[in-house]
Amino acid sequence: MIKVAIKESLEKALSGACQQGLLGSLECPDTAIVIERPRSPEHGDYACGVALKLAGKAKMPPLKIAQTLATAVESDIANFASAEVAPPGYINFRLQKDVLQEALRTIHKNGPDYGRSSVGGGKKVLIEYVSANPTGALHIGHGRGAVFGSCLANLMRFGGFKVEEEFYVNDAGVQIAQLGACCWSLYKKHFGKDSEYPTEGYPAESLQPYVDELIAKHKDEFMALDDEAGVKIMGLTAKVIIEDSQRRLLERLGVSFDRWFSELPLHAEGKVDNAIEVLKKSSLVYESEGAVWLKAKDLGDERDRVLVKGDGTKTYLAGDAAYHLDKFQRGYDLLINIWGSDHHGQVPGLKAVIAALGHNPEQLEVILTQMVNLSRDGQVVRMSKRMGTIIYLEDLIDEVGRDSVRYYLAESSPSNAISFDLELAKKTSRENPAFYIQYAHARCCAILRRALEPTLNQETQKEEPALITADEWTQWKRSFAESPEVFARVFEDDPEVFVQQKKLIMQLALFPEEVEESVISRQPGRLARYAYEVANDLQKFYEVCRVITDDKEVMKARLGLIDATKQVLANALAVIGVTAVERM
RNA sequence: GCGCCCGUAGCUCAGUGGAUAGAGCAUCCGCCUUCUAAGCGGAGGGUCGUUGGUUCGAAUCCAACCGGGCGUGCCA
Repeated sequence: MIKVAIKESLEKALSGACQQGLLGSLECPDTAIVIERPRSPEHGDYACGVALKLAGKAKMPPLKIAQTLATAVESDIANFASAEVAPPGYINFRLQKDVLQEALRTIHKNGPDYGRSSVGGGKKVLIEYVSANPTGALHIGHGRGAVFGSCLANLMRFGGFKVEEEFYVNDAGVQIAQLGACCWSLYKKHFGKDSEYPTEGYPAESLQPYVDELIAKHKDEFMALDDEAGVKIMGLTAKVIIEDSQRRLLERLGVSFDRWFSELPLHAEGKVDNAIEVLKKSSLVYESEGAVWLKAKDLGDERDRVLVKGDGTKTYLAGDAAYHLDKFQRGYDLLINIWGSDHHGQVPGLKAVIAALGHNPEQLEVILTQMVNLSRDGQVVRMSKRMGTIIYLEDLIDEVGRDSVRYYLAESSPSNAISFDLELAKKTSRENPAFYIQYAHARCCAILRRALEPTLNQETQKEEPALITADEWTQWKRSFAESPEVFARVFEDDPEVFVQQKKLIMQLALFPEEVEESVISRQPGRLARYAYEVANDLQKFYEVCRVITDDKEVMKARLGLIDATKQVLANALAVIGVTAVERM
């Protein structure tokens, strides 16, 4: 990567200059070198402001430091870039033309693997997300977690991590008992037996579809049971049905898990008790008022937390302790939990329990996803369970389609509340970025088809041979791989065209850097926005330069650029899980 | 009250302590005999919530305050 090469070269120059005493009072370089991309083209392709940072410590004018570094670095990078100094003390780097050819060659060579990185170092990561209670349908908030989690998993896999995805099913607590009670009531009612619906329960309308499914499957076979057994079997049976419908819905969104991890066995197999025993040995646990407490306050939480309630039942935290102990025992290097931001209060408690269990809480990263507000043509759609205006994920996918849902939920940073406009997400125009990126990809495909496939002449109704045969094309690609020189034919003398070409190629060349930065900052949304930039640069190039021309060699070179653009768009879209469509 | 997150163009959002704070939409003005105009170009639009501080330099770091969201159970 060019950026890395520049950075390393500068680091070398910096420590060399220090040793030679060229930097005044500065003896060792303790300032991190940041390479940035200047906004204005007159500042080159890359820039570094490290001389400005060093000026104070070195007690030297920044321009002089920049000059020293630039001179030292020049010969090192001479084969791909030039360095120049600009006031107040920047070092600007300008890439040579053949770097652009080299970038395209790399794209062609690596294809679907272009951009793949090894920053993850093969570390094993478990990403746990969605983990919705199996007591009802998924709504748009779950959708955001699902899309973000699945994008992060794709991204980290692409970035060299070994990733597993897991859905934790809270099927052990009171909510299952409550689900059972509600369903039991509806079940009995269906077979003509009067029954009071639990007052504290889930809304009957939301459960009715599942009970209907349950009845279709099991008929009246449970009617002989007494209430206690009935509630129990209803809880278990309804849970399976609901979990199944959640699974099918998530699959429609392109979200699938390596494992659906059930809480129930943790209790049944004594793993929760075991975790509590381990905690008790740590002397970070005490009994008070008939309950067992964790000294969470000593471990960074705002107060202590109950593990075992006065009635002997375990809290959510106790189950989580066992679950996370299990995760650690499975040998992951890193755990990532994606939670709705309404659970942020639980983070310190979980970190505390992990520390008390003798593990490093820093191995757990909790990423919180903020709310999704819906709007329609700019008008806010209020979401409320009580008013029945809650938007279910299924309805959303039905209305705007899987790709738009994924794009919009992936695009933004999870820490920001977002607003999802239903009408915008359906539009097939520039306004809708999800569409715009797909359109760009389809346009690349259309151009390639036009050149490489036989066409039907509209006037004569006769098939005309492809402008370039398949053989010619593979041969060109091969010669390009061996010597990027053949690509030089793409470059235009017309400065207006060249500017757009260079912009597009530079953008494509940045993809690996973009991937790494996204991986490190855990922000797959950056790649969604990056894809949009690529689409935009493609459109601008398309406007000023025809790909299909009479000069075959020029045409092939330009097709090479279109092919590379298509590849980069496809690779970025693959990470965010949006389909790269070939025709529109 | 306390804790966490967020305040950037009319709207939706970018913005890793650095050069003139950026996109898209919306508004106005241009551009179709040409590979998809489902598009492109141009213009206007900003006290980066406020006030202090650190720094050669702050939208970015720190503090206080003002707004909005969420949380603050022996609920999950």
